[in-house]
Amino acid sequence: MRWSQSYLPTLREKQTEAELISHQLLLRGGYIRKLAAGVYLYLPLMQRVIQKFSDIVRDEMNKAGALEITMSVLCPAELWQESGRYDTVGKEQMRLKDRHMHDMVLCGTHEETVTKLIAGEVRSYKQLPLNLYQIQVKFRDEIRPRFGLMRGREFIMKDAYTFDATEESFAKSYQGMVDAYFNVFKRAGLDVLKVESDTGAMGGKAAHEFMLLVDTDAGEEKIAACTKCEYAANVEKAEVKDSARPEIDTELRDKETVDTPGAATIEEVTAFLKVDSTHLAKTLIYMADGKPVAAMVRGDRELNEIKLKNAVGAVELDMASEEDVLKYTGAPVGFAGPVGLKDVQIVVDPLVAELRNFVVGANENEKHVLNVNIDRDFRADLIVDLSTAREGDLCPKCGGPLTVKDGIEVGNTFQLGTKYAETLGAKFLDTEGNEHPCIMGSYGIGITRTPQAALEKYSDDNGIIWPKNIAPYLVELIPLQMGKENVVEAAEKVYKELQEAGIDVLMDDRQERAGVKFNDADLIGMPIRITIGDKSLQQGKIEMKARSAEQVDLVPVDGIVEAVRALAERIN
RNA sequence: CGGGGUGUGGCGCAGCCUGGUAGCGCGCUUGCUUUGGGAGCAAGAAGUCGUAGGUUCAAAUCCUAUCACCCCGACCA
Repeated sequence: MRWSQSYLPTLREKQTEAELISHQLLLRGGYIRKLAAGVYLYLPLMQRVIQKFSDIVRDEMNKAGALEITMSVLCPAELWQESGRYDTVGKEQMRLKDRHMHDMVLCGTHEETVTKLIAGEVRSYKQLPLNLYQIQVKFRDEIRPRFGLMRGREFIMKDAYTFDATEESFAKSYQGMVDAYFNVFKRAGLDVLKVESDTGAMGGKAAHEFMLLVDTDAGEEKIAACTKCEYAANVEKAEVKDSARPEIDTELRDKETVDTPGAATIEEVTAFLKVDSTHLAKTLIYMADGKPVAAMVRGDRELNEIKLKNAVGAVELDMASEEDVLKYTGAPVGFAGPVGLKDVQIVVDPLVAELRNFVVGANENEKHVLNVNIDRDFRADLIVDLSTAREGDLCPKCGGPLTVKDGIEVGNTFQLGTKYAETLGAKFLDTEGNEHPCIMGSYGIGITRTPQAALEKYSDDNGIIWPKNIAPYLVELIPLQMGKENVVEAAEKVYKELQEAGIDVLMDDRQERAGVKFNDADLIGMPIRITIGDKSLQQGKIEMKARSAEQVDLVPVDGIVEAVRALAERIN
């Protein structure tokens, strides 16, 4: 492609709307433009990146035995009502009415659609296993779209769905997809970590996320990873085993209510009572589908709302309002405790359950209770892990110390079990003639998110440094003096040779000064830069440089194709 | 949805407090010079100040409403 004939609107100045480097670079490099919050247009360079990454994904999916199809984005609301997700997914779903005032949705995922398809067609175990995928636009009405392509309301995703007859068969299908995912990300130049995750609104049995570890603000996910073994999990999922257990008293002391004037927060209470935060339990009041829940975690721990939500089986979980706290505890926010609580479900973290003689709120303004003990002073309706994993916790697998890292979720895999197959009727007959629901899996890769995520890792002060397999072009060719015939001639020759050799090349044939071309080349980030200038051309040489390297090689004009191939071999 | 902020040529911004119908840098067009890391000079084109209403002789500037966008939080398939 010739620059003069393409549409590459690079920008010199910083774009204030972009916080992340990756977002900034995509805007400045002329890759994307914003139409509305979380809605982007993909310009020619971005289109090529999407194409390259999609090709890799498609290739690996096909190798894994998946079949490409395209399902409709538009979907009647009835289907989602049938699966029960019309209510649970709620506000994240783009909804509209057609001219007949029928409720429709714009799909953010396709479990319903694909299961409906199968339900109508698959009758026998002989038709299984089945693996279907598509690469397509998705809609999600995010509360707060941000970070460019990282969290958009419209984006492109590869989604795949497997249907199996037996657990053994499903395990094979699932593993096949996991393997394919590692291949995809590796080919895109990305090291990813597979972590255990919560199943969220997808439901199902187990799930994994594929994380690109970053040390920037772009990491929206926190990952707890063991330093000794392979264990890694999203902190929303990671089971907590605490390393800093407080000393446990052997005998139970008498409970005592004390005044704690002005002390409502953990810091204030521990300072006032001169106790360690590990000897105190905080009681947080939540409303789970309209019913009050008191969640107790140790004073030094953070409550994990996802764990609480799962524990009580709630669809909607919100922190209780000040009025509700007053209504159910009889005290303002800051003094809730389990003792004497009525009509409120009490859920207790195991780290609290093992404490003795601890401090809790008294359900009275500016009062706390000392020496409280579970069972003697209050009953727990449920004892379940509620804490968010943190640095220094112990690995649930091997007991080694955990570290917490930031990651960007670029892919996920869900073991759905038979949930959708049952509600939507995807059933088959086995060899005995008995009917069973299909065992399903669903698998996503963010096609537009992943390349931007890659830029969080691959850039420098001057711009983008694309991994070679997802770069729009492998080579950018820069003729320096467009006014000199020998330069233009040599450039045309090299351009033609590279193209004939099947190498993607972008030639900056603009009538611009060297500085402009070099700066733009660094900004848009093609892996290899070839410079053709009058000086070196006098000796029959042209310059070749990897975007990621400082070093410039002088190579003969004639051997350029081989030189490019050799260099491409050496870079990521 | 709660809190904070911003809307002024294509991009980045000043002007607003102390009303008098718009300015700077980059980019764009033309010409001359320059030509290996974002050139110089000269001449140009382009905005009615997010939108609507109000106050006033007069509104980018003051008031009200509304829309959009950004940031923090909650949410996240």
